Amino acid sequence: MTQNQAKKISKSDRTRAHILEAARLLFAERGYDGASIRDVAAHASIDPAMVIRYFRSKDELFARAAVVDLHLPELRMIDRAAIGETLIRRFLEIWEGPASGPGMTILLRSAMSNDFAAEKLREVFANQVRPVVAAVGDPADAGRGAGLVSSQLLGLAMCRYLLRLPPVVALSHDEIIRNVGSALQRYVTEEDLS
Amino acid sequence: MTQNQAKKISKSDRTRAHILEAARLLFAERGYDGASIRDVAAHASIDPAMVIRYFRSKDELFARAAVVDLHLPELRMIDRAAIGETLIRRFLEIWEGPASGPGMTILLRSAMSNDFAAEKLREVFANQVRPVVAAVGDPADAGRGAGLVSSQLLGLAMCRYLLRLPPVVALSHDEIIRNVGSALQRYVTEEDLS
DNA sequence: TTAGAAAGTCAACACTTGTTGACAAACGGA
DNA sequence: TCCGTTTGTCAACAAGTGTTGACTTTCTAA
Repeated sequence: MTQNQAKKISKSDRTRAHILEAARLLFAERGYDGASIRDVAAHASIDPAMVIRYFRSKDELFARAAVVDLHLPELRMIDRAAIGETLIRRFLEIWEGPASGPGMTILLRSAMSNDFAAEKLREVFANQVRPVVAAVGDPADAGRGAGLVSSQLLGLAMCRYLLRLPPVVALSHDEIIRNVGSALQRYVTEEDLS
Repeated sequence: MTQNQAKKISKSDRTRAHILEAARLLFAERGYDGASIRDVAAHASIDPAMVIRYFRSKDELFARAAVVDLHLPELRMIDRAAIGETLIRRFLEIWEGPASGPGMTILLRSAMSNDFAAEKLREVFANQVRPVVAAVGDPADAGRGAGLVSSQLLGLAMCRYLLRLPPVVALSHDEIIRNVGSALQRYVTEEDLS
Protein backbone atom coordinates (compact mmCIF):
# COMPACT_ATOMS: atom_id res chain seq x y z
CA MET A 1 0.00 0.00 0.00
CA THR A 2 2.59 2.49 1.04
CA GLN A 3 4.79 1.30 -1.79
CA ASN A 4 1.94 1.48 -4.27
CA GLN A 5 0.93 4.90 -3.23
CA ALA A 6 4.51 6.02 -3.31
CA LYS A 7 4.98 4.53 -6.73
CA LYS A 8 1.85 6.17 -8.09
CA ILE A 9 2.74 9.50 -6.70
CA SER A 10 6.27 9.31 -7.97
CA LYS A 11 4.95 8.38 -11.40
CA SER A 12 2.67 11.35 -11.74
CA ASP A 13 5.06 13.62 -9.93
CA ARG A 14 7.77 12.84 -12.40
CA THR A 15 5.79 14.22 -15.31
CA ARG A 16 4.62 16.99 -13.04
CA ALA A 17 8.24 17.90 -12.40
CA HIS A 18 8.93 17.49 -16.09
CA ILE A 19 6.26 20.02 -16.96
CA LEU A 20 7.46 22.43 -14.30
CA GLU A 21 11.01 22.19 -15.57
CA ALA A 22 9.93 22.97 -19.12
CA ALA A 23 7.78 25.82 -17.86
CA ARG A 24 10.64 27.36 -15.88
CA LEU A 25 12.89 27.17 -18.91
CA LEU A 26 10.40 28.79 -21.27
CA PHE A 27 9.12 31.40 -18.82
CA ALA A 28 12.73 32.40 -18.20
CA GLU A 29 13.54 32.61 -21.90
CA ARG A 30 10.39 34.22 -23.27
CA GLY A 31 8.38 35.61 -20.38
CA TYR A 32 4.80 34.94 -19.36
CA ASP A 33 3.13 35.99 -22.59
CA GLY A 34 5.79 34.57 -24.88
CA ALA A 35 5.61 31.07 -23.44
CA SER A 36 2.34 29.37 -24.34
CA ILE A 37 0.98 26.29 -22.65
CA ARG A 38 1.33 24.48 -25.94
CA ASP A 39 5.02 25.38 -26.04
CA VAL A 40 5.52 24.08 -22.52
CA ALA A 41 3.66 20.89 -23.35
CA ALA A 42 5.73 20.33 -26.49
CA HIS A 43 8.92 20.87 -24.51
CA ALA A 44 7.76 18.29 -21.98
CA SER A 45 6.67 15.89 -24.76
CA ILE A 46 3.15 15.80 -23.47
CA ASP A 47 -0.36 16.91 -24.32
CA PRO A 48 -1.33 20.52 -23.50
CA ALA A 49 -4.33 19.25 -21.59
CA MET A 50 -2.01 17.57 -19.10
CA VAL A 51 -0.43 20.89 -18.22
CA ILE A 52 -3.84 22.14 -17.19
CA ARG A 53 -4.63 18.93 -15.36
CA TYR A 54 -1.52 19.09 -13.20
CA PHE A 55 -1.57 22.83 -12.69
CA ARG A 56 -5.03 24.27 -12.82
CA SER A 57 -4.26 27.19 -15.07
CA LYS A 58 -1.43 29.04 -16.72
CA ASP A 59 -1.37 31.52 -13.86
CA GLU A 60 -0.97 28.77 -11.31
CA LEU A 61 1.76 27.14 -13.40
CA PHE A 62 3.58 30.44 -13.49
CA ALA A 63 3.15 30.86 -9.76
CA ARG A 64 4.73 27.45 -9.18
CA ALA A 65 7.53 28.21 -11.62
CA ALA A 66 8.35 31.61 -10.17
CA VAL A 67 9.30 30.46 -6.69
CA VAL A 68 12.49 32.12 -5.50
CA ASP A 69 14.63 31.73 -2.42
CA LEU A 70 17.62 34.06 -2.43
CA HIS A 71 19.26 32.52 0.65
CA LEU A 72 20.73 35.85 1.64
CA PRO A 73 23.25 35.63 4.49
CA GLU A 74 22.60 37.18 7.86
CA LEU A 75 24.40 40.49 7.59
CA ARG A 76 24.65 40.96 11.35
CA MET A 77 27.03 38.05 11.52
CA ILE A 78 29.68 39.52 9.26
CA ASP A 79 32.17 42.37 9.38
CA ARG A 80 30.29 45.59 8.88
CA ALA A 81 32.87 46.79 6.38
CA ALA A 82 32.33 43.70 4.22
CA ILE A 83 28.58 43.94 3.76
CA GLY A 84 28.75 45.37 0.26
CA GLU A 85 31.15 42.72 -0.92
CA THR A 86 29.09 39.99 0.72
CA LEU A 87 25.95 41.14 -1.05
CA ILE A 88 27.47 41.38 -4.51
CA ARG A 89 29.16 38.00 -4.15
CA ARG A 90 25.86 36.43 -3.23
CA PHE A 91 24.32 38.22 -6.21
CA LEU A 92 26.82 36.62 -8.58
CA GLU A 93 26.16 33.21 -7.07
CA ILE A 94 22.42 33.62 -7.50
CA TRP A 95 22.72 34.57 -11.14
CA GLU A 96 25.79 32.68 -12.30
CA GLY A 97 26.63 30.12 -9.65
CA PRO A 98 26.39 26.38 -10.31
CA ALA A 99 23.22 26.02 -8.25
CA SER A 100 21.54 29.03 -9.79
CA GLY A 101 18.01 28.36 -10.95
CA PRO A 102 16.01 30.44 -13.40
CA GLY A 103 13.72 31.74 -10.67
CA MET A 104 14.86 35.33 -10.69
CA THR A 105 15.08 35.38 -14.48
CA ILE A 106 11.49 34.24 -14.69
CA LEU A 107 10.35 36.92 -12.31
CA LEU A 108 12.40 39.75 -13.73
CA ARG A 109 11.57 38.93 -17.34
CA SER A 110 7.83 39.19 -16.74
CA ALA A 111 7.60 41.70 -13.91
CA MET A 112 7.59 44.69 -16.24
CA SER A 113 4.51 43.63 -18.16
CA ASN A 114 2.69 41.19 -15.90
CA ASP A 115 1.00 42.30 -12.70
CA PHE A 116 1.27 38.97 -10.95
CA ALA A 117 4.99 38.69 -11.63
CA ALA A 118 5.47 42.25 -10.43
CA GLU A 119 3.65 41.53 -7.19
CA LYS A 120 5.68 38.37 -6.68
CA LEU A 121 8.91 40.29 -7.18
CA ARG A 122 7.79 42.93 -4.69
CA GLU A 123 7.17 40.13 -2.24
CA VAL A 124 10.67 38.79 -2.73
CA PHE A 125 11.94 42.24 -1.90
CA ALA A 126 9.68 42.69 1.12
CA ASN A 127 10.26 39.23 2.58
CA GLN A 128 13.82 38.40 1.66
CA VAL A 129 15.79 41.54 0.84
CA ARG A 130 14.39 44.27 3.01
CA PRO A 131 14.56 42.46 6.37
CA VAL A 132 18.12 41.36 5.75
CA VAL A 133 19.37 44.79 4.79
CA ALA A 134 17.32 46.50 7.47
CA ALA A 135 19.02 44.36 10.10
CA VAL A 136 22.08 46.57 9.77
CA GLY A 137 21.89 50.31 10.16
CA ASP A 138 19.28 52.71 11.40
CA PRO A 139 15.82 51.09 11.70
CA ALA A 140 14.22 54.48 11.09
CA ASP A 141 15.97 54.42 7.75
CA ALA A 142 14.56 50.97 7.14
CA GLY A 143 13.61 50.82 3.50
CA ARG A 144 16.04 53.29 2.01
CA GLY A 145 19.12 51.09 2.02
CA ALA A 146 17.24 48.00 0.87
CA GLY A 147 15.57 49.99 -1.88
CA LEU A 148 18.79 51.47 -3.17
CA VAL A 149 20.57 48.13 -3.03
CA SER A 150 17.72 46.47 -4.91
CA SER A 151 17.64 49.16 -7.56
CA GLN A 152 21.34 48.65 -8.24
CA LEU A 153 21.21 44.88 -8.19
CA LEU A 154 18.05 44.49 -10.24
CA GLY A 155 19.44 47.01 -12.69
CA LEU A 156 22.68 45.08 -12.96
CA ALA A 157 20.81 41.80 -13.46
CA MET A 158 18.63 43.39 -16.08
CA CYS A 159 21.53 44.90 -18.04
CA ARG A 160 23.80 41.86 -17.78
CA TYR A 161 21.48 38.86 -18.03
CA LEU A 162 18.32 40.01 -19.79
CA LEU A 163 19.13 43.07 -21.85
CA ARG A 164 22.72 41.96 -22.33
CA LEU A 165 24.28 45.37 -22.72
CA PRO A 166 27.70 44.48 -24.15
CA PRO A 167 29.84 46.54 -21.73
CA VAL A 168 27.92 45.17 -18.76
CA VAL A 169 28.22 41.61 -20.02
CA ALA A 170 31.95 42.19 -20.46
CA LEU A 171 32.50 43.12 -16.83
CA SER A 172 34.55 40.54 -14.94
CA HIS A 173 33.47 39.25 -11.57
CA ASP A 174 36.31 41.16 -9.98
CA GLU A 175 35.26 44.40 -11.60
CA ILE A 176 31.69 43.89 -10.49
CA ILE A 177 32.69 43.03 -6.95
CA ARG A 178 34.98 46.05 -6.67
CA ASN A 179 32.78 48.67 -8.31
CA VAL A 180 29.27 47.60 -7.37
CA GLY A 181 30.33 46.16 -4.03
CA SER A 182 31.58 49.49 -2.80
CA ALA A 183 28.45 51.27 -4.03
CA LEU A 184 26.29 48.80 -2.13
CA GLN A 185 28.49 49.23 0.93
CA ARG A 186 27.74 52.94 0.93
CA TYR A 187 24.04 52.43 0.39
CA VAL A 188 23.80 50.11 3.34
CA THR A 189 26.12 51.59 5.92
CA GLU A 190 26.36 55.27 5.12
CA GLU A 191 23.98 57.46 7.04
CA ASP A 192 21.78 59.63 4.88
CA LEU A 193 23.46 62.92 5.65
CA SER A 194 20.86 65.56 5.00
CA MET B 1 -2.51 73.98 -53.90
CA THR B 2 0.00 74.46 -51.19
CA GLN B 3 -2.76 75.34 -48.82
CA ASN B 4 -4.86 72.44 -49.96
CA GLN B 5 -2.05 70.01 -49.64
CA ALA B 6 -1.15 71.40 -46.27
CA LYS B 7 -4.73 71.10 -45.15
CA LYS B 8 -5.03 67.52 -46.34
CA ILE B 9 -1.82 66.50 -44.73
CA SER B 10 -2.72 68.17 -41.50
CA LYS B 11 -6.09 66.44 -41.56
CA SER B 12 -4.69 62.96 -41.91
CA ASP B 13 -1.70 63.74 -39.75
CA ARG B 14 -3.97 64.79 -36.94
CA THR B 15 -5.54 61.36 -36.66
CA ARG B 16 -2.12 59.88 -37.28
CA ALA B 17 -0.84 61.79 -34.29
CA HIS B 18 -3.95 60.81 -32.38
CA ILE B 19 -3.27 57.15 -32.98
CA LEU B 20 0.38 57.53 -32.06
CA GLU B 21 -0.52 59.27 -28.82
CA ALA B 22 -2.92 56.49 -27.85
CA ALA B 23 -0.32 53.90 -28.78
CA ARG B 24 2.35 55.57 -26.66
CA LEU B 25 0.01 55.67 -23.69
CA LEU B 26 -1.01 52.04 -23.94
CA PHE B 27 2.42 50.67 -24.80
CA ALA B 28 3.76 52.51 -21.76
CA GLU B 29 1.04 51.18 -19.49
CA ARG B 30 0.73 47.60 -20.67
CA GLY B 31 3.74 46.77 -22.83
CA TYR B 32 3.90 45.49 -26.37
CA ASP B 33 1.88 42.32 -25.89
CA GLY B 34 -0.61 43.83 -23.48
CA ALA B 35 -1.65 46.63 -25.79
CA SER B 36 -3.60 45.34 -28.77
CA ILE B 37 -4.23 47.28 -31.94
CA ARG B 38 -7.92 47.18 -31.12
CA ASP B 39 -7.20 48.80 -27.76
CA VAL B 40 -5.21 51.53 -29.42
CA ALA B 41 -7.94 52.10 -31.97
CA ALA B 42 -10.59 52.30 -29.29
CA HIS B 43 -8.52 54.80 -27.36
CA ALA B 44 -8.17 56.90 -30.48
CA SER B 45 -11.90 56.55 -31.27
CA ILE B 46 -11.16 55.05 -34.64
CA ASP B 47 -11.39 51.81 -36.54
CA PRO B 48 -8.61 49.22 -36.00
CA ALA B 49 -8.07 49.10 -39.75
CA MET B 50 -6.98 52.73 -39.71
CA VAL B 51 -4.16 51.92 -37.35
CA ILE B 52 -2.81 49.50 -39.91
CA ARG B 53 -3.40 51.94 -42.74
CA TYR B 54 -1.38 54.71 -41.10
CA PHE B 55 1.30 52.48 -39.64
CA ARG B 56 1.87 49.38 -41.69
CA SER B 57 1.94 46.92 -38.83
CA LYS B 58 1.95 46.71 -35.06
CA ASP B 59 5.73 46.41 -35.08
CA GLU B 60 6.06 49.60 -37.07
CA LEU B 61 3.61 51.37 -34.80
CA PHE B 62 5.68 50.32 -31.83
CA ALA B 63 8.85 51.47 -33.53
CA ARG B 64 7.30 54.91 -34.07
CA ALA B 65 6.03 55.04 -30.49
CA ALA B 66 9.31 53.99 -28.91
CA VAL B 67 11.42 56.89 -30.12
CA VAL B 68 13.55 58.31 -27.34
CA ASP B 69 15.87 61.28 -27.11
CA LEU B 70 17.50 61.60 -23.69
CA HIS B 71 19.06 65.00 -24.37
CA LEU B 72 21.98 64.20 -22.11
CA PRO B 73 24.23 67.17 -21.40
CA GLU B 74 27.82 67.33 -22.59
CA LEU B 75 29.74 66.18 -19.56
CA ARG B 76 33.01 67.75 -20.70
CA MET B 77 31.51 71.17 -20.21
CA ILE B 78 30.79 70.80 -16.53
CA ASP B 79 32.77 70.52 -13.33
CA ARG B 80 34.23 67.04 -13.15
CA ALA B 81 33.15 66.73 -9.52
CA ALA B 82 29.53 67.42 -10.44
CA ILE B 83 29.09 64.75 -13.12
CA GLY B 84 27.21 62.34 -10.88
CA GLU B 85 24.80 64.97 -9.71
CA THR B 86 24.30 66.24 -13.24
CA LEU B 87 23.43 62.77 -14.47
CA ILE B 88 20.94 61.96 -11.73
CA ARG B 89 19.26 65.36 -12.09
CA ARG B 90 18.82 64.76 -15.79
CA PHE B 91 17.46 61.31 -14.97
CA LEU B 92 14.77 62.79 -12.73
CA GLU B 93 13.83 65.27 -15.42
CA ILE B 94 13.51 62.54 -18.00
CA TRP B 95 11.25 60.45 -15.82
CA GLU B 96 9.36 63.03 -13.78
CA GLY B 97 9.95 66.39 -15.41
CA PRO B 98 7.13 68.39 -17.00
CA ALA B 99 8.34 67.59 -20.52
CA SER B 100 8.84 63.90 -19.81
CA GLY B 101 7.32 61.67 -22.42
CA PRO B 102 6.53 57.97 -22.07
CA GLY B 103 9.34 56.96 -24.41
CA MET B 104 11.60 55.33 -21.86
CA THR B 105 8.67 53.71 -20.09
CA ILE B 106 7.57 52.15 -23.37
CA LEU B 107 11.03 50.80 -24.03
CA LEU B 108 11.76 49.59 -20.54
CA ARG B 109 8.37 47.97 -20.08
CA SER B 110 8.76 45.79 -23.15
CA ALA B 111 12.52 45.33 -23.37
CA MET B 112 12.52 42.32 -21.04
CA SER B 113 10.16 40.24 -23.16
CA ASN B 114 10.34 41.74 -26.64
CA ASP B 115 13.42 41.44 -28.79
CA PHE B 116 12.79 44.54 -30.81
CA ALA B 117 12.32 46.71 -27.73
CA ALA B 118 15.47 45.24 -26.22
CA GLU B 119 17.47 46.05 -29.32
CA LYS B 120 16.06 49.57 -29.37
CA LEU B 121 17.04 50.09 -25.75
CA ARG B 122 20.55 48.82 -26.46
CA GLU B 123 20.72 51.37 -29.25
CA VAL B 124 19.73 54.17 -26.89
CA PHE B 125 22.58 53.09 -24.66
CA ALA B 126 25.09 52.77 -27.48
CA ASN B 127 24.16 56.03 -29.21
CA GLN B 128 23.15 58.34 -26.39
CA VAL B 129 24.54 57.14 -23.07
CA ARG B 130 27.83 55.51 -23.84
CA PRO B 131 29.39 58.31 -25.92
CA VAL B 132 28.43 60.93 -23.36
CA VAL B 133 29.86 59.03 -20.41
CA ALA B 134 32.89 57.89 -22.36
CA ALA B 135 33.76 61.52 -23.07
CA VAL B 136 35.04 61.81 -19.52
CA GLY B 137 37.64 59.47 -18.14
CA ASP B 138 39.93 56.87 -19.64
CA PRO B 139 38.96 55.95 -23.23
CA ALA B 140 40.44 52.48 -22.71
CA ASP B 141 37.88 52.07 -19.98
CA ALA B 142 35.20 53.16 -22.40
CA GLY B 143 32.20 50.99 -21.69
CA ARG B 144 32.68 50.24 -18.02
CA GLY B 145 31.52 53.56 -16.61
CA ALA B 146 28.62 53.88 -18.99
CA GLY B 147 27.57 50.32 -18.28
CA LEU B 148 27.65 50.74 -14.53
CA VAL B 149 25.82 54.06 -14.71
CA SER B 150 23.16 52.53 -16.93
CA SER B 151 22.71 49.54 -14.67
CA GLN B 152 22.09 51.82 -11.71
CA LEU B 153 19.79 54.21 -13.54
CA LEU B 154 17.77 51.59 -15.37
CA GLY B 155 17.46 49.70 -12.11
CA LEU B 156 16.26 52.79 -10.33
CA ALA B 157 13.75 53.55 -13.07
CA MET B 158 12.52 50.00 -12.99
CA CYS B 159 12.06 49.90 -9.21
CA ARG B 160 10.57 53.37 -8.91
CA TYR B 161 8.38 53.78 -11.99
CA LEU B 162 7.50 50.31 -13.23
CA LEU B 163 7.82 47.87 -10.34
CA ARG B 164 6.96 50.58 -7.82
CA LEU B 165 8.85 49.15 -4.88
CA PRO B 166 7.39 51.16 -1.99
CA PRO B 167 10.68 52.27 -0.38
CA VAL B 168 12.07 53.32 -3.75
CA VAL B 169 8.91 55.23 -4.61
CA ALA B 170 9.15 56.94 -1.24
CA LEU B 171 12.61 58.33 -1.88
CA SER B 172 12.64 62.10 -2.21
CA HIS B 173 14.44 63.81 -5.05
CA ASP B 174 17.04 65.03 -2.59
CA GLU B 175 17.68 61.56 -1.27
CA ILE B 176 18.03 60.20 -4.79
CA ILE B 177 20.36 62.99 -5.85
CA ARG B 178 22.55 62.56 -2.80
CA ASN B 179 22.73 58.77 -2.66
CA VAL B 180 22.60 57.75 -6.29
CA GLY B 181 24.41 60.84 -7.50
CA SER B 182 27.51 60.01 -5.50
CA ALA B 183 27.43 56.41 -6.65
CA LEU B 184 27.29 57.54 -10.27
CA GLN B 185 30.09 59.99 -9.60
CA ARG B 186 32.32 57.13 -8.49
CA TYR B 187 31.35 54.95 -11.43
CA VAL B 188 32.24 57.66 -13.91
CA THR B 189 35.31 59.29 -12.45
CA GLU B 190 36.96 56.68 -10.28
CA GLU B 191 39.68 54.68 -11.97
CA ASP B 192 39.17 50.95 -11.84
CA LEU B 193 41.91 50.21 -9.32
CA SER B 194 42.83 46.60 -9.94
C1' DT C 1 -21.43 70.22 -60.71
C1' DT C 2 -18.79 66.34 -61.14
C1' DA C 3 -14.96 63.02 -61.28
C1' DG C 4 -11.51 61.29 -58.27
C1' DA C 5 -8.77 60.90 -54.49
C1' DA C 6 -8.63 60.62 -49.54
C1' DA C 7 -10.54 59.11 -45.05
C1' DG C 8 -13.10 56.04 -42.63
C1' DT C 9 -16.30 51.73 -41.80
C1' DC C 10 -17.45 46.91 -41.81
C1' DA C 11 -17.04 42.21 -41.93
C1' DA C 12 -14.24 38.65 -42.43
C1' DC C 13 -9.77 35.94 -42.88
C1' DA C 14 -6.46 32.86 -40.73
C1' DC C 15 -4.26 32.01 -36.67
C1' DT C 16 -3.09 31.44 -31.75
C1' DT C 17 -4.54 31.45 -27.18
C1' DG C 18 -6.22 29.05 -22.54
C1' DT C 19 -9.29 25.73 -21.31
C1' DT C 20 -12.64 21.78 -21.32
C1' DG C 21 -14.89 17.35 -21.80
C1' DA C 22 -15.35 12.93 -23.90
C1' DC C 23 -12.87 9.08 -24.72
C1' DA C 24 -8.87 5.39 -24.76
C1' DA C 25 -4.89 3.06 -22.67
C1' DA C 26 -2.13 1.55 -18.59
C1' DC C 27 -1.88 -0.18 -14.34
C1' DG C 28 -2.55 -2.00 -9.53
C1' DG C 29 -5.24 -4.48 -6.00
C1' DA C 30 -8.90 -7.93 -5.26
C1' DT D 1 -9.17 -12.28 -14.44
C1' DC D 2 -11.57 -8.14 -13.66
C1' DC D 3 -12.77 -3.59 -11.83
C1' DG D 4 -11.49 1.14 -10.80
C1' DT D 5 -8.32 4.60 -10.55
C1' DT D 6 -4.76 6.90 -12.67
C1' DT D 7 -2.53 8.73 -16.87
C1' DG D 8 -2.77 10.25 -21.19
C1' DT D 9 -4.81 11.61 -26.05
C1' DC D 10 -7.93 13.94 -29.17
C1' DA D 11 -10.87 17.25 -30.87
C1' DA D 12 -13.19 21.13 -30.05
C1' DC D 13 -14.79 25.51 -27.82
C1' DA D 14 -14.87 30.45 -27.29
C1' DA D 15 -12.26 34.36 -27.26
C1' DG D 16 -8.76 37.38 -28.92
C1' DT D 17 -5.00 38.47 -32.19
C1' DG D 18 -2.92 41.08 -36.46
C1' DT D 19 -4.23 41.95 -40.91
C1' DT D 20 -6.84 42.42 -45.34
C1' DG D 21 -10.13 43.76 -48.89
C1' DA D 22 -14.45 45.55 -50.38
C1' DC D 23 -17.30 49.09 -49.54
C1' DT D 24 -19.18 53.86 -48.34
C1' DT D 25 -18.64 58.54 -47.06
C1' DT D 26 -16.24 62.97 -47.29
C1' DC D 27 -13.98 66.35 -49.39
C1' DT D 28 -11.31 68.82 -52.86
C1' DA D 29 -9.78 70.16 -57.58
C1' DA D 30 -11.11 71.07 -62.17
